Amino acid sequence: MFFMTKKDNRPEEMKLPDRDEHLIDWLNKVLLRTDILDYRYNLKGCGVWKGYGFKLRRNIMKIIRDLLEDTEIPHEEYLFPLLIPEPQFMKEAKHVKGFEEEVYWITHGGTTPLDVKLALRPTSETVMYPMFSLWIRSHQDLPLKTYQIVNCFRWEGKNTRPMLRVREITTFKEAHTVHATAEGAEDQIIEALDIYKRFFNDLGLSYIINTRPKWDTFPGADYTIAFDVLFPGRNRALQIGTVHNLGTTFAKTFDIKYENLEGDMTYGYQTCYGISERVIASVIVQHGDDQGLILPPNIAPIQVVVIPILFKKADEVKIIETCRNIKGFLDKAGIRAKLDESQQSPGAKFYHWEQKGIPLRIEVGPRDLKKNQMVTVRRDNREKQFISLDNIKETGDRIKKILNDLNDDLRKSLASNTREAISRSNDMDEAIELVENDKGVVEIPFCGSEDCASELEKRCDGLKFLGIPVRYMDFYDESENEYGELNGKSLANDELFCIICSKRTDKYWTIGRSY
RNA sequence: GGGGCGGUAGUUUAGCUUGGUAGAAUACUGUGUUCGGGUCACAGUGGUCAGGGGUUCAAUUCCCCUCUGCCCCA
Repeated sequence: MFFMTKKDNRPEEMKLPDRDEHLIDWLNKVLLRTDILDYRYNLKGCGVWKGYGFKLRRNIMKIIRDLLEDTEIPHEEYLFPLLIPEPQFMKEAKHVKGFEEEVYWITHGGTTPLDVKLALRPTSETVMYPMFSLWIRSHQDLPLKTYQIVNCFRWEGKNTRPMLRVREITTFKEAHTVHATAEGAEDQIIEALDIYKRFFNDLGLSYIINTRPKWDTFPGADYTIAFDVLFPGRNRALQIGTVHNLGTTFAKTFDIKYENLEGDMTYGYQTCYGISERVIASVIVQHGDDQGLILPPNIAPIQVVVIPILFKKADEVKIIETCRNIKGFLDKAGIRAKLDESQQSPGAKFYHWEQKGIPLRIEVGPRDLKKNQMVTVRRDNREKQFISLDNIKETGDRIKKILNDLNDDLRKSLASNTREAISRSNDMDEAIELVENDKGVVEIPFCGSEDCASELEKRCDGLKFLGIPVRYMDFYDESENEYGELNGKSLANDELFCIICSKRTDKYWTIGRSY
């Protein structure tokens, strides 16, 4: 082959750090170099979405918008204020307690101190629910299903990370619903989980789902179910989505009542669920490699880049013309394509567009011109195909097929990576060793008490209880169970004893380190 | 929250110990030459040395504070 991979002799400073070894460093450099996010703004925990990144963000948000609005009873997009008057924010005690240390306060208007301090929303329960109270009068107003995509602010401690732990969350999708009954809210939880599963599946992400321990539940919620991805290398968990059943706690605080069929005034049952730009970071980190980004075609701002290989002046015009034709029919076929006519050498262009994660590259050179063909090269595995240009319709279909295959392959490889990072252990020392050696998350028999949990957390730095795997939920469909047997230890084992206090239990819990 | 290390051109960095008008590579611009994996040559643009204060005749260099980034520990 005349262009197999050569030895990588690029200058050191052009290379990226090893993704798995230096994850944060890798992420920082990739974000900056590929024009996704510039984190050099002179304020801790804040960054700038650039054009390319914003397109990626928009493509990803399109998926979640469509999912939310395609449900049987659609979610409607709303837009609520950013500011919360202090008394309104302070109303729900549990909620306040969970957030009071990370709220930004506005204390002045110009030079005048404000009579009523204003909070910048850390999340919007206390913004939305007083309004819900006005809107909900009767059972006919229910269910109310809303969402908004906004920024929100949390005064994080000193360990901020671009896109992973920020002070301005720029992309906070929060859905809030109200239902007539507890069952209605339960059903909504199931729908929310389903929406998020589809969403993360569409992004090719591989994740685990756990009901968070009581002590790690969203402030004010009855329970919280969380999605985590496992990052490569050190196999740490990152929470990328949460679903909360709020019961009637907030309804009581904010007086969200409706008149039911019997004519009684009754509190509404509420749920809320959210995701943030951590999802985008996860896509970048989980799919990327040491060359840079690998973007799944369904969300890539540019799906195909066309690169002319120019040799002799004589062919130059024809080659460019052919490339423009290709770009033209890709446009017509609905494929997001880019033709790179810049003066750089082809090799330089290859590296540039690979780093930006373009899923597929098309090359046309003098040799291809003679055969009326083009060369395609996949970003993820560099697989090449020679595709005839004789039948444009057919060519477009083949490109679409390659892009679809690429999407599927990305998902499969990730799923198997995640599966390898989950193990099951009935022995405390073994479980700790697995976590300490960054082998991933471990499922252990556990009684559920907070005392036992802190006992174990003390014995292993950074160890966290991620919660009870979703398969223990009532609605869980056994056919979805990919993790039936791990390390030869099956779920069917009903003789389980908490590995800390030896009390009898019937559940495995997930433990691991997290970001 | 505690500790450690850093911030010099868009980027990666040399210089700082021992104070004396800032140097490179890369990127960018131009010309020519190349072009199937970061071509090569020459020329050019680009720096309030993170910000503020102190010591000094003189501070990128020494001291203090702030901002900001990374790592380790809670």
